[in-house]
Amino acid sequence: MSGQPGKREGRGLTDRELDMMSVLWREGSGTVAEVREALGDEVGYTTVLKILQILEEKGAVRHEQEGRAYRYFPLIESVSAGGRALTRIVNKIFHGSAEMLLATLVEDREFSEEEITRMRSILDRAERKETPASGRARLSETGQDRRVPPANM
Amino acid sequence: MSGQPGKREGRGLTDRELDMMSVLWREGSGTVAEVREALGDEVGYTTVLKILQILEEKGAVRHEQEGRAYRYFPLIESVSAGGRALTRIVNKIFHGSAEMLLATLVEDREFSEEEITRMRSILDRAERKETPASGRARLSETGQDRRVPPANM
DNA sequence: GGATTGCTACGAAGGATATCGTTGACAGCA
DNA sequence: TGCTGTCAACGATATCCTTCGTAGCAATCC
Repeated sequence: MSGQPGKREGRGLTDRELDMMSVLWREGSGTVAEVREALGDEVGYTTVLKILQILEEKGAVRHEQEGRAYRYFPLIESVSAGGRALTRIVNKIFHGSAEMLLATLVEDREFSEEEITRMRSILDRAERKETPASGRARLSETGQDRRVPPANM
Repeated sequence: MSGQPGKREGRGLTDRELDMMSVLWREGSGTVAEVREALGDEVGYTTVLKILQILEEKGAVRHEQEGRAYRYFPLIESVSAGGRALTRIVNKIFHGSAEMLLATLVEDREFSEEEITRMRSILDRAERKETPASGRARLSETGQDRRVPPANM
């Protein structure tokens, strides 16, 4: 068994794995040594390699030969991983309220006017995008969607 | 010797632990049986108890005797846990861009006009608040370090 | 009083995560 | 040809998470 998605698939990304993915998303790709350096050389070479191999098992990255080394490429989009993580947080911590999440976000950090302007336009776009208008029941009570589909994170 | 923070402190909340905290945040408090029921009785009684005990070790909850049972209360705020989780996601997945996070959020779900209006007013409030001169603390160095364990995921 | 019931406490099993040490392959070079 | 440095693969280890089984304890019920 080489590239087959093993049992590790569908298990979500752990903390360290996210560190590695973060580098790959930012840089586009990376060899073991490059990823390790991007992390500040704070973890051993073999540790980085191991985790990249696990990520490959999970189907989150793939690799290509490059000279004598492997170059790893992300397979899942950061937005997709982010969406799942956000859904999780909204449901479990903010009781399904995206507003509360936004409030917490702007509470914790300070934004420039430009940033706020851009965020407003994001909301504008969402508004124009055909709101269902009819049913209002949304994620107000989505507090617990326990164990439905795997895709947890 | 009651609230003695053990070695488990400062380790972040795991998936299952968040399930329990979610219930406590929503309901305000809960006994083992109540929490278990809120989770749909899908986990064993002793499992719920064990995790609540771990949460107590981590300083995330406390308990009071109530009749013959313990009633557990959350010690950390959901907003505090959420803020940390959000910071983590913004940094690792969205390259520090809160806008990208917001865009992903509104992409994944659909909002009513009222919700969007309220989210806009959250931005308005943030804009008016403007930082008091001098340096802008970039990330979550908000100084409110009230000995609360991080809630990463 | 003895049995039952509803708790908490203890600890162990099984699996996953995170970190390395070691090994073997291989290319470049003296 | 033999040494050296880089790299992936394999395996070991320590720690954690999650889940229970079982024991002990107090109140309640016949």
